[in-house]
Amino acid sequence: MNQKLKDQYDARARVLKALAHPSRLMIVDELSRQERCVAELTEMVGSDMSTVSKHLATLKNVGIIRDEKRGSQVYYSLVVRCIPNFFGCIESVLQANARQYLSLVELKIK
Amino acid sequence: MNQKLKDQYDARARVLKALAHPSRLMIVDELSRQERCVAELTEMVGSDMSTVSKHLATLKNVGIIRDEKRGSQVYYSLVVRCIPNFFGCIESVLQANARQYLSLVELKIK
DNA sequence: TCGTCACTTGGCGATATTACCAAATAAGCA
DNA sequence: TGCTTATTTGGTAATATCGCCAAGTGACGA
Repeated sequence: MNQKLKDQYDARARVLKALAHPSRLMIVDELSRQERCVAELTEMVGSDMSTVSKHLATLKNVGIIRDEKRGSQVYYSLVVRCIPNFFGCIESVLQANARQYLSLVELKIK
Repeated sequence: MNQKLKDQYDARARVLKALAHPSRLMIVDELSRQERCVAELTEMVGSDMSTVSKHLATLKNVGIIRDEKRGSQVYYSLVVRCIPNFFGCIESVLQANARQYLSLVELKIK
């Protein structure tokens, strides 16, 4: 098995893993609209600030977002602008699932 | 916090989580080219067949792939054709990271 | 019907993720 | 310099994921 290819899948998986959490998706979504400091994101997400800070570190580690210190606050912004385009595709997965589920329910009713 | 919105992020995260594993990415990539039975995918991934079977179940559970039994074999195929488009975007993340890393190295050399 | 092949499921140990609290750091102000 | 605010980091318990082996299921040919 080609090691170079394996490394590439590892690298991709690391990026997807960083995205694969509801709070982090919420953060990315918000940052796609405007930059935000940690306090604002914490308020939005509704977890402890330390938890949100760790989510932000996770996203920053894979290069999806970046931070900029201004005074005592740290502002985060989205670097990779194409990420939100994912969601359309994911939505189509979810809708397909919903349709399938509905048709199963229909079958049971009949 | 809007519960409906939270549910939506949960649902999206479930789909991304299903994708976020090197072996599963390899499988999706392969299935984007052609349908494959479990034995073929097992050979390609290089893990135990039971492991691959569980990866396939994970992908099937979120509706990304589907299975079709033919005789004693089970063929899997990609349902959501837009998934491979993700990779272009992810690649851009990785390349941006690589550039950043290189420039850091350059700075250290100087 | 028995055995085999292709696959899935159960179980389990090893490892990773997550969230919280508490403590550390860093900046700005009194 | 000491205090407060904003954020990160360390520690830890609860939970989830992963991969293997062993056992179960289902189709098919002998």
